[in-house]
Amino acid sequence: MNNEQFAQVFDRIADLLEIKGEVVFKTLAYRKAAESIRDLPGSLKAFHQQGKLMEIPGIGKAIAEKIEELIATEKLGFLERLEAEVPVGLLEVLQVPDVGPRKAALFWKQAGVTSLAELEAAANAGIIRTLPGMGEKSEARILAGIDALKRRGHRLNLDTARSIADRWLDWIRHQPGVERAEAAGSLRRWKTTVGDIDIVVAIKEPSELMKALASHPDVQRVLGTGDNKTSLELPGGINMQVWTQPPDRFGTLLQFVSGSKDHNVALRALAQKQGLSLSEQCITTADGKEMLFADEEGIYKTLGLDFIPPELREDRGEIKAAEEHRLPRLLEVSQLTAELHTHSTWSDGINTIEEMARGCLSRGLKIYSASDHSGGLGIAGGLKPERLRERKKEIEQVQQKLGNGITILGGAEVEIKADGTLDYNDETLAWLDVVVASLHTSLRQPRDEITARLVNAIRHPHVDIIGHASGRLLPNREGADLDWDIVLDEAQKSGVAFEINANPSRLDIDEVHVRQAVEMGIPIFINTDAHAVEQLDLVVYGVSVARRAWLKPDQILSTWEPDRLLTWLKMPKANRKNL
DNA sequence: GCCGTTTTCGGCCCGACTGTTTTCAGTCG
Repeated sequence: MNNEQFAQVFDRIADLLEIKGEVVFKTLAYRKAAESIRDLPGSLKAFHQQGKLMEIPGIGKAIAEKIEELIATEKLGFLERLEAEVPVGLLEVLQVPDVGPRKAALFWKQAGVTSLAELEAAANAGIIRTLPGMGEKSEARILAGIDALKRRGHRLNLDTARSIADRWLDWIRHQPGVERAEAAGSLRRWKTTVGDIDIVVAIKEPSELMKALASHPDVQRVLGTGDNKTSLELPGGINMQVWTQPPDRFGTLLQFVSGSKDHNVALRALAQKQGLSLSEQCITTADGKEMLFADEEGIYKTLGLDFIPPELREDRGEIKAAEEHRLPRLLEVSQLTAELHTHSTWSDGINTIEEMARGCLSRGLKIYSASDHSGGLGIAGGLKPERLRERKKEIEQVQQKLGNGITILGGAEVEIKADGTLDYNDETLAWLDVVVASLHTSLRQPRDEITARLVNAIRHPHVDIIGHASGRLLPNREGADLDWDIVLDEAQKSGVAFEINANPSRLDIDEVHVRQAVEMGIPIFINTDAHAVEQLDLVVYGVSVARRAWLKPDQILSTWEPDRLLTWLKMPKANRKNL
């Protein structure tokens, strides 16, 4: 079992306990444990081996014992008993909007509903409306909810969510009375994928705006609307919430809707300790006075905290760090100096080396590597070794033309073949300035096999960087089933670097593994994998991964001064560990 | 079930919105 699978077990327990009617704080404890496991820097099994389970936040004696049982037997008696007690089909019933554990239990106990299909049948038969607390509207809402569930697409990639949000922000900002409008929620925290789109608006009188939103041609249906919040369904089953407060309360609203939920809970608990109450409207003092905030900064200051950037608001220790003035100064795009993984017209890119180099130069970069595909990847127009030599001549010409402002390197993205060998021979690999080794095919190999395959590349003396290591494609295709304990251990020994692939459909390696790698002293680059000049701007998404992983600029080699980085690239891999 | 410079027992965020109610429960973020 990997961390995600452990986490799913505890989320499942929480869901079942909720339906069963267990006290909410117990279910919260299981959810908190699941979240902690997902964020863990290292495998849960490794923590167990080191006897450190109870050091993980949210894991105490009871949950630690359950983890031990799972590791020993791959089973959990507690969960099995729970599944015998509560129909597991009710878990999908919980997915219906506006159906939570209490209603699910009601449908089960009073109408015999044990699955989504049975709920739909019961609603269609008019049975649901007869239950206590239910009525015709509730029944219709449930049918609409089941319908929405079927329509509902997957989560959105960050760039998709951003472009949708930007279009709406542009429209909202032009509506009468709107003073400010911003995207909030997981989009503002730069979470890897986004579920719903959240927009916050500063406006004194919101009713006209709410009406205008409801009648906007791109709104498929209105899911709910009030004075301060409206919930809309957009084409493709995407949900959008628009929240409003008067301008002098915009700060608390933006803070609240930005989340995360866990961050807000922790922040409000901190406020409580200080005799204050924090809400989306204001901070209320013990004697009932309201403190208003037009901006977020004052909220954190009032609570005795340094300002916490949205990317860090996940309740992973950021509040304590802000209290103690030891939040990291996070990486900015402007601090990057190098781009080592791009493609040109020599393989499947659409811009020439000169165009790409000029694109890098105009973005303030000092080192650019054309890292075209190796020969084996036929679909991407990979280069045979002799073509690499021809490309080198062009690189030299462009270098001469552009002068000293930028150093152009001749690299390659080399395929790690299904048997673990590389696509170029050692002589060619040694000759290249930068070697990025990547998996593209046979990603569904069993864990042992694909791990060994990647380890081969990691150990290879001429491989500088492992490209998009997991091979995941967001939002749907999972990455390879790698054994990360082995992968990172081998990387640490070999001196190889990992990239954060900045393409929003990759963001690979992810923030959890980035943090773990950096703690182990493994070098990290941010690369765009750009196949066109404008894709160089995707780097902002890679930067967001580094920011969410709490990295400081110097921990990313892509920020290094050119001389230092070129020295690093030229020295034998085994020696780099000492730099 | 977890946790502790207000607690080893008694807490565990706060408000909007909806639908069903005659004042509130459930859900959501």
